[in-house]
Amino acid sequence: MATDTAIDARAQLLLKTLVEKHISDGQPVGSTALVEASGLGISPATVRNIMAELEELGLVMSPHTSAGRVPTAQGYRFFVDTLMKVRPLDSDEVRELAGELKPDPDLQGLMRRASTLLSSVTRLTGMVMLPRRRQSSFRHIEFLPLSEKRILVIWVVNELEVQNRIIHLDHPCNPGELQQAANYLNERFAGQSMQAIRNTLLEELHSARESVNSFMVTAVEMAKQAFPGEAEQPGGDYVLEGGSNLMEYAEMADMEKLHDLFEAFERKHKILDLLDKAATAQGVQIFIGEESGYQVFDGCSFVTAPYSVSGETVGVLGIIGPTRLNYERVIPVVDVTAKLLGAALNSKE
Amino acid sequence: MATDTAIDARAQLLLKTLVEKHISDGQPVGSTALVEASGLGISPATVRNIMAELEELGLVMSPHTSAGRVPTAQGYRFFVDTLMKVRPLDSDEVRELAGELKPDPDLQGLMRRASTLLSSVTRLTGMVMLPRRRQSSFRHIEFLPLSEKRILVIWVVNELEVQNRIIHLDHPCNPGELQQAANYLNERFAGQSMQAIRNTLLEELHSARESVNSFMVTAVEMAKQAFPGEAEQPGGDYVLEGGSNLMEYAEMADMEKLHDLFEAFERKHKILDLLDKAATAQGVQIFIGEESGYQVFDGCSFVTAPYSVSGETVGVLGIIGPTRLNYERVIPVVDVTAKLLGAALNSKE
DNA sequence: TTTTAGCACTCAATGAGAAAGAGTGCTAAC
DNA sequence: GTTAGCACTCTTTCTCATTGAGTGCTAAAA
Repeated sequence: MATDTAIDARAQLLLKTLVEKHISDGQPVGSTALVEASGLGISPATVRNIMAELEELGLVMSPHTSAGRVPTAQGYRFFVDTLMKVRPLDSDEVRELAGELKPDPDLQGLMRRASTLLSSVTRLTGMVMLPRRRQSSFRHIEFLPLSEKRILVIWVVNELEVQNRIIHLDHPCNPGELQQAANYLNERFAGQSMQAIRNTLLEELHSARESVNSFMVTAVEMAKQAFPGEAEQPGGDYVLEGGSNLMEYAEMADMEKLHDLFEAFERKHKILDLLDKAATAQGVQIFIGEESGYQVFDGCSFVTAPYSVSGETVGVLGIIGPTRLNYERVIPVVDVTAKLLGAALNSKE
Repeated sequence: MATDTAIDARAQLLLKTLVEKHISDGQPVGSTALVEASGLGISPATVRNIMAELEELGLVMSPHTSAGRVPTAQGYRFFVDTLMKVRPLDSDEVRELAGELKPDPDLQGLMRRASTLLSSVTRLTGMVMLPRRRQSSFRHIEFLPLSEKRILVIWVVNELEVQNRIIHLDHPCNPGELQQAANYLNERFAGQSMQAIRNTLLEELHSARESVNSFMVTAVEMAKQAFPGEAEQPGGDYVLEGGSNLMEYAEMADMEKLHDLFEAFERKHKILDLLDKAATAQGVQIFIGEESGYQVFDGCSFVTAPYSVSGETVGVLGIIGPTRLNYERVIPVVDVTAKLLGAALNSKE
């Protein structure tokens, strides 16, 4: 764009200080205040001229004629992309965060701690999508009879994640058979991916129904029921902590908007949709105001980062706050937390 | 109290209609409106006299001189205790609720569904304390080695509740030993209470350290680590759904109060404390406004009911809403939900 | 050509009155 | 004991003027 050339160094500095000032106090910034804060030896009138240009470009706007200027979503975008400098966290802080995120078989609990951590460190709302792996590596399975036809299946994937569900059989099954079935599956499939196992089982079920003895058929049938297929996989879920922090910001005072926002938190799908989008990115991803694509999130920004286990992205975490959040501080926090969570999940040590 | 005699039948009817009207529209009720609503062929002036008496007794109050009357917490208490008539839910409704609460090994999920159910049926905020049993009946245990000294322990209590944690051993342990240990525990302790098992194990560990072979010592040590003792038992937790519903009530418009309320939801201990109190009650328990004992909950009421498995109370659920909530409707809903949740947990069928 | 001083103008925020409306408390009559 | 009548209180709502912040424009200065 040719118009980009309009933003010379001085205009950039002014925009930068404007955004920073607005982030820190939430008020529209006037020309005189900007002169002082920027340190440029310039008159307010000149600043006003520049502001008019920035407004033309859609980077700032004024709420009304006699107010100062406020950054637009585009303004924030420009700030985030080219004006701002993120410093990595000091190692002290990193160590503090790491202390909270140790490996833990209680996935839900771990995610919750990560979310609380994000929220308390940033004083915003933290959210962590529960990990969903394309391929989980099978470790162990166990069948426990509840009644003749109802069986509690417990299995372990990815070293230490324990999952379980109840399955229903067509015909009664005795404990011995169950034990055999479990042994069979454990010996044969340990270390393989769940998807692969499922496929193999389905194949065998079709091709070899009568060539194998009955307990194997049972084993296969049970495992087929027990291991959720791609399609059945639970729709995704996330935990959110520190929602009340948002109420400390004056711009959230509109009760109707706040209600809708919290409802979105509860209904989940909009947040999940956004987190899903962020999963494709490589590192920290930022959605500013309207960029989220949802009305409810107008006036809010997201800072997210995918977390991954052995190179594969398995989930996303981040924060949600008012658009005027402290990006310089929040971005590295989210970044590091994602890495630490990945590490905690990757508990090979 | 002699003053109690002051509340004659007519005054009671007036109080009743006043409360009902205030519940339905949230506004102070004036004498003329009360005459109409009550159906008594009485003049407003008379009603005013009666209102003065009720105010004397602390059952109603007026926000200011020229407003109508509003029930006080005491007024609501009287209404709830003696004026109101709760009708049991029709069987259709019960069936509908029951459909949502099937037995499920995913405890957390079940609790969440119960909470969501409460919230959506009442349009208030639902909460369910996670079950905590004095005695869990041991069903099965399994040790999976993660590394030489780190072991993933999975055990099942109460038929279908799967729990797990990681334990650390002093000395390396091979898979065969682990298997033997698990077999030993499974055979010897199936069906016993966790508390009893723990005690037995501790005893044996002291008395018979050298008389048994090494794997048994290991088994005992592991189990001791794995089964949390009374004191270590997790401090209690609860799930809450439908918080945003509260924002639909005008009396919650004060942002500061709302913030504190949601913060209390997140910090949990106040709610847990309240739920704990309610656990001692036999059936539905109601806390109105100030009765909760916490400032934050002023203006809110709780309707709770303990739920139990085979006679023993294991948790509490309920709703929180503004004091002017529809008790007649909410009470049976909470009551039934508690019973249904107990039934779902008591999955013997 | 850019910067700046000067000034008129716009608009939100604040506060003071006035008017309306709701509902009470009191008194005196029924 | 009940009620009509009435003065009184207090909130709510509206209008109107005032203040103050900050702009946009114009014309002069650099």
